[in-house]
Amino acid sequence: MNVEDVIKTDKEIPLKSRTIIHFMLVNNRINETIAQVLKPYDVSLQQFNVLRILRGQNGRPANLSTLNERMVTKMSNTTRLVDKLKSKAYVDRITCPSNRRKVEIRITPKGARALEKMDTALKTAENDILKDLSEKDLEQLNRLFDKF
Amino acid sequence: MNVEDVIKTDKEIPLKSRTIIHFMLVNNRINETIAQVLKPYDVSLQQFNVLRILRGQNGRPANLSTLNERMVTKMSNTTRLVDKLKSKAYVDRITCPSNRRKVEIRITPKGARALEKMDTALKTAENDILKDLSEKDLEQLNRLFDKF
DNA sequence: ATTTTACATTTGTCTATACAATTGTTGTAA
DNA sequence: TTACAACAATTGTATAGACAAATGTAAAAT
Repeated sequence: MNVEDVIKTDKEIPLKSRTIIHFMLVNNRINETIAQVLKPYDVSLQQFNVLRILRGQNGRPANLSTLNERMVTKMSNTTRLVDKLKSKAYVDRITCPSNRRKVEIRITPKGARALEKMDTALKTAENDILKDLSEKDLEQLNRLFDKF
Repeated sequence: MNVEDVIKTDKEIPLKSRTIIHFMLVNNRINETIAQVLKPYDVSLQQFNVLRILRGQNGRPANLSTLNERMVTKMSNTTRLVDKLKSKAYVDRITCPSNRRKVEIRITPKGARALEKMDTALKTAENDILKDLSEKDLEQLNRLFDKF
């Protein structure tokens, strides 16, 4: 992926700017690929993410603020995100008995089954996106990302 | 930025997955920072991007498909993006005389002046985002991004 | 006990984006 | 010349997300 080709410019881009633009181009590619593989399951990346967090709870319920805390991309509106999952019967939501301000959200068996398939799909996407990167490349990338 | 801390998990994440998640976390940080510095000018990153492309035209007009081609993030709706810029008087739009299917879009002097200030703001954002990365780091990153 | 403050979620509103269908224009082939 | 295909942009519709305000509940202060 050559930056200058993609954005069709012939002039030299300063290294810092080039890095940011390059980053965004890669981001587009990642998003497109992941959106594509999740499409058959009719969930967005964010929704998938919430399902994964709920599974990680091992039966324990999560409330909205916990979800928000753990999401890769903090959302301003987790309520409606959970709504979507509920409408697909992938999650349950009840108000917390001990503190009625909170809600208890749990993944349903149906959600868990769907999630397993999504996992496979995502693994495929990851492999595709990263197919030209060696283990060493990946470690280097993670090391560099730590500096952000 | 430690991935495990941010998404609050204690279990080990496979390297590939970790890389993608790490990438997304960095992406959030970049987007937030850039959105922040552009906010005073009331333009989105996409709108800023269009203004830059128009400036790169050096007076020559651009039509919608050209813009679309050169944008970092291809959008499904460039018409409405240009609408927003027009409503701020940052661009002009006329139908192309030689081919009335096309439109000619130009940056206005007002747009050019605003853009100069935005440039400075973006430079600040870039410096902030990349403050802990050396020149060598940046080159390494660009090299790795080429593998995507 | 009553008021105030803080907490947790929900709702409203506006903007952004994806995707499909439509409109208007030009070029081309019968 | 007329029909048809291709092109360029616009519009419609549905969903996602940012941000602020509102609601309902619990805890703390007086």
